[in-house]
Amino acid sequence: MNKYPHSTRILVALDCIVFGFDGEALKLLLIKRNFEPEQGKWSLMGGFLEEEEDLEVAANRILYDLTGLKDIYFEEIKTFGKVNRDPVERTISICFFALINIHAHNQDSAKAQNAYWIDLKNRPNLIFDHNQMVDLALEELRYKAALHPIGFELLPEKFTIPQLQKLYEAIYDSPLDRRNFSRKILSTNLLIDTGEKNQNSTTKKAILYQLDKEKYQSQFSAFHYFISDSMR
Amino acid sequence: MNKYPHSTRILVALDCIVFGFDGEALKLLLIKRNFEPEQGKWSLMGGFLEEEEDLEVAANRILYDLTGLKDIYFEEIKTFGKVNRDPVERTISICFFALINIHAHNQDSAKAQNAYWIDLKNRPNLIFDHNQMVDLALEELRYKAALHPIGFELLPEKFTIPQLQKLYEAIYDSPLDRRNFSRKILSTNLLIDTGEKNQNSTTKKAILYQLDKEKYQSQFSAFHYFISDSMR
DNA sequence: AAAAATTGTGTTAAATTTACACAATTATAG
DNA sequence: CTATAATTGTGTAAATTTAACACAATTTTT
Repeated sequence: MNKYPHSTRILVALDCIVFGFDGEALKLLLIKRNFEPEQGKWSLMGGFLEEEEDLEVAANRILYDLTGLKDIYFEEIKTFGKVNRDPVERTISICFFALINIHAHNQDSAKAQNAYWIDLKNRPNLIFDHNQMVDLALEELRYKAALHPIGFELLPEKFTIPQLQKLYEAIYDSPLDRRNFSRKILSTNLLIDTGEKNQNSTTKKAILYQLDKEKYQSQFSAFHYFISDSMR
Repeated sequence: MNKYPHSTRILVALDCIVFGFDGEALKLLLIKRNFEPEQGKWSLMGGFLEEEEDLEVAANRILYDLTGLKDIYFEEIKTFGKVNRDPVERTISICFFALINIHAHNQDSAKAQNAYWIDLKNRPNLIFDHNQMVDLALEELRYKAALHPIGFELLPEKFTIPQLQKLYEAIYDSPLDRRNFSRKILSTNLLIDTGEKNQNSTTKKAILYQLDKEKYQSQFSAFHYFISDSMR
């Protein structure tokens, strides 16, 4: 194969911000590093892009190693490329955020990576520019979730509207009106009533819904305005 | 400096989609390649990331070489990273789109790069995955311009509301109601009446406005809903 | 002076959003 | 077994926003 005469070849990393929701608060899956550099400190899950690997494949590989899950929803945010962002060697990092159902992921995979779910509000200081990455990821999550139905990715297959509301309240860190929220969500026609009710509840049992996957696909790009402008 | 034992270092390219507006149609600044590979074919403007260069600096360098302009509005879209996207050598490409005032840019810089303004509707086939890049850039432009006041970047310092409307009609390739558009734009309070009128017009001379830069900065992230959902 | 093209500003009905109130369900306490 | 507390489902009226449309004013050309 012919090669470009240009000589600067650079390490390409991928770093993933994995969001989860435990029913109360937004969580991050973070790595307590048991390897160098920066052993003992907290970081995002990452890895290097391999020579014969598509970028998208690499992202899926890293997410699979961390969570044991395939077909995770993820979205590229930005490439971080300051010259000295990694003190070991010039490395650019393509940064993604992923949304997973916190109860579906494989605990063993996480444990093997020395990963823990950390409440977003108690997040520790992270290595390199990973703090900035998380800040940006949260911003993007808020941006995207206000307009597109991505919140569902953080919930189990079947969920109630009050659960969904708590999720949105966690994402935006603000209370929402129960009645208006319910109407807004139902008016999208993205939810299917399963006929079942949430048996966990200690009071009135809420209706369990599931996502209408076809409508979700076809309407994904439409704006839904789940959250009013002033909330963001 | 210590280095990572990992061995796969990859060429990192940047490719820019430069949008312009001539008062009637959206334009792309494209390169007729007078160099290998793919000499004689059309492509986007690009370049390689240098060893001692921040990613953002590289993007600005490439835009400056092409247009002679600094402080251009640009936005990262996505990194293209299929293994065989470049037949010469594995290269990932970080893709940006930029918006410029077509009349402010330096013709000589463009000429030196063998670049031409091409009507978006007549765009030629481009090399590699550059067609996909343009498709995605147009999608992103439409997405962003529906919500945030980025259209102004494509216009001269002083402009009229009818000019702005023509721009939006070009971006979305659909007609807009003159009266509702005007009200919507003015209600953002982002425009300042300069007191001048457009002397070019052959009929009633329209008021020349300019952007309120402070409000533009402070309100950039707010949603403005310039375009209704159904238009996108 | 009239005609043609374009610009600025209203107006009204429909749709949406906001801010609330009330009735129904279910575990728990007495 | 009943009352209570917590939570869920649904409704309603006022305010705001959007959509659809009309008319008057300006300027060049005929």
